[in-house]
Amino acid sequence: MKRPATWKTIRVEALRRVHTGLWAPGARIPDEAELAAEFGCARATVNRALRSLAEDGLLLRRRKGGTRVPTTPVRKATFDISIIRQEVESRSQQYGYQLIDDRLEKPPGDAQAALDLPDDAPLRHVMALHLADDRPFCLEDRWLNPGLMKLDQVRFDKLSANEWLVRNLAYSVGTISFHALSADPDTARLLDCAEGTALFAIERTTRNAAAPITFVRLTYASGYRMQATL
Amino acid sequence: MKRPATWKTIRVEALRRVHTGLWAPGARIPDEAELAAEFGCARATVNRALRSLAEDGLLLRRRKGGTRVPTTPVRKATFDISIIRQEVESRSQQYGYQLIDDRLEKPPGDAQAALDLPDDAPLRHVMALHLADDRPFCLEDRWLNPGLMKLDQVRFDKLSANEWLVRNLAYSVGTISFHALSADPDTARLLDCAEGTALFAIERTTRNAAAPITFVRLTYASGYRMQATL
DNA sequence: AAGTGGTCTAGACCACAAA
DNA sequence: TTGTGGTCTAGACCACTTG
Repeated sequence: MKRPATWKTIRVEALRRVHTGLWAPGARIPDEAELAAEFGCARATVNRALRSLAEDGLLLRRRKGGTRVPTTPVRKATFDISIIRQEVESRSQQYGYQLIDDRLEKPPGDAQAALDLPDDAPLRHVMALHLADDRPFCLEDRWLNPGLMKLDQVRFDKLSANEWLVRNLAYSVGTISFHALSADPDTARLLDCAEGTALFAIERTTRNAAAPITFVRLTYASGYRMQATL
Repeated sequence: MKRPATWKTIRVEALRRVHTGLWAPGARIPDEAELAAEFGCARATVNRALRSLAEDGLLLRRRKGGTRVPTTPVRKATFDISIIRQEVESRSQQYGYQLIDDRLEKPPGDAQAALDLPDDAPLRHVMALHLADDRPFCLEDRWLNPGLMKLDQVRFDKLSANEWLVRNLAYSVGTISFHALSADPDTARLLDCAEGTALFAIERTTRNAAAPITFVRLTYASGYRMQATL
């Protein structure tokens, strides 16, 4: 056993025992008090280590039930959601932005459903293109609830709605999903690819505590890969 | 102020102050000792709350630098990686499995590169179809390093490689990425869609401490959406 | 050099879910 | 009922990083 029993070393050691099968899938592992005695540390330190593993889906903990190694672990993968400009710049590419369209109009069914707006009031519809090294990178197709946050007065010709919203409406709740779609003629033209090309898209709905704020579909240029970490 | 200052209530209150702008983006917030005094709790409790927010990307903490509200927060989204059978069953659908092909052959360039295998040794290639309510759900295209784990002796005709590996090689490291692809003739036939349909795919490479184990591409049937939580 | 978060301790009480 | 994890405390020392 290592001398300084920090919670990280305990985490590593616990993970090793799971890897090697010393703690078998489905089996219950010693409780915190026992492990604290074994490692010669406070129970809180063991707690920190095991809680960390449980947060990653590598252990299952229940009061009175003890801590177990899951038979079919559900790993958590995480990925960062940053501003598109940052995403481009982190690839060491030159970022560019181009506003395509910005008008009030009635939303299509999916946007209206996502925002959960009852009547058919017109919404602000912003289309914009994000560029990387002067090539199309991502098409932003956004619907905004104009009644909120003076959202009808902000101009998006220089600063993207993506960036403005992240800066001003961060820390709001919402949903996010990913899917593949086939490039329609307009999308193909804007993203400089053939019609029907398979494209990766992210849809996000953002809500305030009270009301829906915005629904956006980000369609990435052909070949885009989203990387996540386990 | 609430009476019982648990770390969760402090987390909520801190988030409220960020939301309302009381703690402005870029600004430094009071240090742990001050907040502990304000909330009438131990510093460790404040630490727990702020650390939790920092893990979600909603605060930035640095020793000596203090805790700040990020100007451009990088939110973390997480999603669960479970066995495909579980994914189907969690949708209240009937799971089915069908082995398509299983043979030794030389891998194509992408699989070989992903597994980082030097020579052109043949790998075990397993193709299988996962079904939901008797309809194609996901196509599993997997390359296995047969030298490891007696991987050349396991049969995948009843139990999917996906499930076997999760059960037996869980807790290994690797990479994961998502992209869109266009259905080639074989894929279209197996997934029961038109050739050229845009499909959502996940690629995962799994390594042991020492050696690469498996590379898999999971291609989902048309219309699939992957949901994540913020 | 000094301030701030990171961590550990030893003890305590509580909440939840098995038995 | 009882055992287990969940959390809080008051204090202490340490590590990093900024000024």
